[in-house]
Amino acid sequence: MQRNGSTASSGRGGRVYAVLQQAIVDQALPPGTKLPEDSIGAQFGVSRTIVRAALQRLAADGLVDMQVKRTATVARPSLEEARSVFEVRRCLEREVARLVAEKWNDGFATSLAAHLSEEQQAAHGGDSKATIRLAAEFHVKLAGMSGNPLLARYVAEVVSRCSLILSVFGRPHQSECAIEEHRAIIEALAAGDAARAATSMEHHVALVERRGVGGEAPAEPDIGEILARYLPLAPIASV
Amino acid sequence: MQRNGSTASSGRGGRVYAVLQQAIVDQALPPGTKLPEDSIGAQFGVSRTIVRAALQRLAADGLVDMQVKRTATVARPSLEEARSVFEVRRCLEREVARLVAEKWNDGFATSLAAHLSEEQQAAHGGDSKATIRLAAEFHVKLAGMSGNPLLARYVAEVVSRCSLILSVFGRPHQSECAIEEHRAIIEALAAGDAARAATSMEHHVALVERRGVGGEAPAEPDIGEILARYLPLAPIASV
DNA sequence: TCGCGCAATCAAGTATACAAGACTGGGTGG
DNA sequence: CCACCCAGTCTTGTATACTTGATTGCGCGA
Repeated sequence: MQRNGSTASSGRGGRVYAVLQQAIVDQALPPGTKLPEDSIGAQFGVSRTIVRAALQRLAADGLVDMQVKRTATVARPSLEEARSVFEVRRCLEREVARLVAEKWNDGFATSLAAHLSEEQQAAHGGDSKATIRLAAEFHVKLAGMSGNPLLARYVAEVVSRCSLILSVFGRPHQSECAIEEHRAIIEALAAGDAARAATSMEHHVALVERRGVGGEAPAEPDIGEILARYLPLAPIASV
Repeated sequence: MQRNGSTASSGRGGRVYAVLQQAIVDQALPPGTKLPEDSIGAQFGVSRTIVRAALQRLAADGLVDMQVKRTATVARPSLEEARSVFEVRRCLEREVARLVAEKWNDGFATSLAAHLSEEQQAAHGGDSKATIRLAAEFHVKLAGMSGNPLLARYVAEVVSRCSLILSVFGRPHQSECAIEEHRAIIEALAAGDAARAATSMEHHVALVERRGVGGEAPAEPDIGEILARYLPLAPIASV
């Protein structure tokens, strides 16, 4: 590794960035959530300067919306954006599969096997938060194995955005049945079959997209529908 | 287009960013050039705050090196980095070719034809600066036609980095014989032959890489060798 | 004469102050 | 009764002050 690359640049700003990013992809901060600079700064014990830089990086990553003179918010990807992201992701991860198959070695095998078993454990334990996180990490880890730092950075970015997208468009509690697909990819890689690995990967990403964005209606901030579900319960409730 | 996307975000900062980026890819600011925040700010009539944001964006783009407590400099890509960038670029532009072939229409045809003739004019007129710039713009324009804003952003980024790379590793005065290759790509696209367009594009990018990075020795900041060429002229010269 | 350490200078990291544009609520007119 | 407008408040955009870490040039010792 050379230079600082994609990870947290200067100490404190990097910390704020990392925490916010994790919170967003974990859906702890749902799309549309306001991200005021000073309150975040107070939370972390830093000034707005730091928070601002972090928000700008997140905006560059597509995780945050920033408009002039407007409070930054967690991004709410449109359906169109979602398709763009998946299209690029498919292309990038296909390349990752090709490259990793070429470079395959025992270290990769053990690392991925360990990861897979973690995934299974989380899925078995019903820890959906961890399951989602591990699924994303699988792809990031694989991209790191490509030996191409730029490719890895792009994959990390699109994977993050996909998490956000799924939080907008995905069915709420759908189980991540992706583990078997991950296993298939690993098997193809282990067999040194770059073509099959690429195909498996492409298939997997396509399935993730279908599960997430599917033929589903936009599920846009359809205020009427959403409120209708709450009205019977709280006709004129607070907030 | 939605949101602000990749272009200059807030007015002034965007201006600084755009100018610096252009200067870097035009090689007006060669790799290693120091970019002190306050003198740049003075130049543009803005404070360090603005310049800093612009430098951070450029650093995220890989055009600028920023290390803690050290003056930012124009990035000096390593040979390894260069290969990474071209690898990703090949993959992305292949996808661009596929997509543009699918969406091909007369507007694209006339726009690209016009661009090609501009390129020829510049090459004919011996304006190598313009030739290089137009060659880069060709790829960015094509990526924009893919209809995928994220893909377009990534392509713009790798193309910028390639310009920088060529300024480090490329032979100085080599003519950009890429115009014929551009024509071949356009022809394949116009024929609606996505596969051939993708192949042409891949071939073209490979050739650009070979011309730029080639089998060439790293041309690293090999101080000994570089100084040896100067010593006979100025044994203990100033600087 | 050359190398090393120290001190002065410079630039980046961060906080904060100030100005200006958005949001909110209430009041007024239709 | 509703809609619109206005003022107060809040939050961002930018500049700047201050602190701390790096850089460089000079003087001292070998």
